[in-house]
Amino acid sequence: MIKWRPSHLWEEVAATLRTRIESGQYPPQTRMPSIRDVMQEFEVGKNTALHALEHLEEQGLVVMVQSQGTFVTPREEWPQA
Amino acid sequence: MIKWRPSHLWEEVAATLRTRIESGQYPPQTRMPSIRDVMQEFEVGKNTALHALEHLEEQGLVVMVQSQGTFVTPREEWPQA
DNA sequence: GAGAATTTGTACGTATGTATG
DNA sequence: ACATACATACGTACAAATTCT
Repeated sequence: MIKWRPSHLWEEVAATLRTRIESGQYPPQTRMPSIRDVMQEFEVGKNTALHALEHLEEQGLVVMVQSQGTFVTPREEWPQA
Repeated sequence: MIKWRPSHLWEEVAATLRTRIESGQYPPQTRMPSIRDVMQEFEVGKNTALHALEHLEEQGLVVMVQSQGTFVTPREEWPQA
């Protein structure tokens, strides 16, 4: 059903979110858009939204807490940044 | 559809596979059971089988190679073991 | 405090892409 | 040409804890 894709959806989503974090649009300690929010804004499935957020978590930019949300990590803990 | 589960399926699957690796049942350099194999043996879905293998990869016990399979890491590279 | 909604996590199913054998 | 195998991507459902009304 999907024609042709130069890159990966979850990477694009993660890259966009990362830019917003680093630009201060999502300040540290605050809550990121939820999985559902990401699904709606980027029009992707849950797996893709989740994968993108998990990728940011692996990079240490955010922390996902069950039942609470995804929170931006304090700048001090960011990698190189 | 699922009643109640004390722990997590993917953890049980990963634990079982890990035991087999450490016991030498799956020797280093050789190919592990594929995702499909894991699905059939443990009677789990693809996501669960994949998640279990990815967990082993994060632990450094195996390496997943696209189109080839999942291979056991040499003992020297195992964590603590 | 009660109930509804939200949110992450787990789990299942399916289809397609890409590379290998 | 075909089967295999991992990777990506879609959808759905339920659980558990938290948050909001």
